[in-house]
Amino acid sequence: MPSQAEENYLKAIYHLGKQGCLSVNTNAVAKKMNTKASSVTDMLKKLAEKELVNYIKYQGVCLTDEGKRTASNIIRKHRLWESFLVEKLNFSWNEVHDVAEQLEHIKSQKLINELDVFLNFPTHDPHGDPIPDKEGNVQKSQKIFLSQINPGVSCSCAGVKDSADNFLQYLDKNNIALGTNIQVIVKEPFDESLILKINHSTLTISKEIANNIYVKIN
Amino acid sequence: MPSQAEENYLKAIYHLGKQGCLSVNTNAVAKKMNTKASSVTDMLKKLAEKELVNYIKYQGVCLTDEGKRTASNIIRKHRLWESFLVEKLNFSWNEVHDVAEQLEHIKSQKLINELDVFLNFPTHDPHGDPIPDKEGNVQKSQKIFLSQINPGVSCSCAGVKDSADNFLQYLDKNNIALGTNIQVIVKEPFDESLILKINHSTLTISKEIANNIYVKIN
DNA sequence: GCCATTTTTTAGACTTGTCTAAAATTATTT
DNA sequence: AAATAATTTTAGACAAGTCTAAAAAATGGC
Repeated sequence: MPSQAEENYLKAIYHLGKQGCLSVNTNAVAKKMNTKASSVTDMLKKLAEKELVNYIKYQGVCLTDEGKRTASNIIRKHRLWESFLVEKLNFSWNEVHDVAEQLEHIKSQKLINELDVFLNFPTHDPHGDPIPDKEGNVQKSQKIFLSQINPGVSCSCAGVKDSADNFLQYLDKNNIALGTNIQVIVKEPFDESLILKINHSTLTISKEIANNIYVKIN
Repeated sequence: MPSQAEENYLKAIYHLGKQGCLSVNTNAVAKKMNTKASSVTDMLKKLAEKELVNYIKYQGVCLTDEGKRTASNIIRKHRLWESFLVEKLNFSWNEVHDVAEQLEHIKSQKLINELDVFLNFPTHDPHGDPIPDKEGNVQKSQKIFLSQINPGVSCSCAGVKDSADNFLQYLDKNNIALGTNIQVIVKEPFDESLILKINHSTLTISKEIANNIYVKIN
């Protein structure tokens, strides 16, 4: 059973290693973990010993299947706890991270299974990130309304509900097209209007507009 | 901020140190913590350094006020988490201990406050042990019906509801008097009858009887 | 293809919490 | 009150995880 430190390294490598094997380098891990490169090297040796990563000196590192399973399980726990904190304990989405960092290391299969049941099998955490299932599979993100996206979450335009002419013209005027990257900066509690960042410029839209745009979470 | 190991030692000393100062000895702590006496000595020195315990070589140890506050806060967290696991996540009362041992070390004041709210300010955990409040005060246990006691919990007879003659005779015959120590061994799910242990002998009583006896949790 | 720079690894040290074995202290027995 | 037993402490060692400083390897410029 991996230690807390080992789990954190696996998680960091998981998040960094989107493309191909050995693609993650020591310095990147050190930066993400707020440690020194020498500490990372030590840990990579240990993780390689345990066959949780493939590691070649000076070349790079990536997760093995076993390492991937372990990492996605930690991320699953992290995101389920975040959901719990927001939905049941009145945390706001920006308060949950530090606590979830601690809770994700609690060891109990039953605990996490029951939490999943209790929350009614959520698919995304409060930041909009997908929650891996028990087997470590991350659900392909599906279309939801832009109005449902929380601040801080980045997504891309996937369609519209009502394709009235003047609405499409509005989108065009504001440089929103299929696939356009949209980041929600602020959600105004009063009227649920959104401040968006689109290609480095800012745009404010009403709830009505947001309710007409489908997006996929990145 | 005390480490996890330090917290566990404080908790052990708290549980052992019911009577007077310096009353707890090294071996007792070692036994409770499943460590060696030498490890305990090392830790006591460190805790004394931090003014969490009063410790005199070869004499014994006890908690300072600060140590007491810290310990009861950990116990508060432990028991709130146990309540959560049983009430919300379908754990049974004998499955919760190991998980709560982990959860009690999570550091977040908001978390534990909100958990308290979410559980509607419980006063006792699923084992019947009292939950200390934020200031570390343990509520004097009050009279409840024997029928409300969970298996594993030990209590003492505090009175009866209906003091009909034949009921009091029944109690007398079965050696139950005011102050008699009663431990609930089994609660039969079917009819809620109880198997009790009273002075080393066993007694089975019906739900009706249990509903007529007031007890205080020890 | 060589030199300078950056990245990565090694070597040695430190901290926390644990252990074993031996020494010191306290308690018990006769 | 001395001897034996039990408890407690000290001394030294070890594992995990981190660090600094120096060495080794890779990268990039020209």
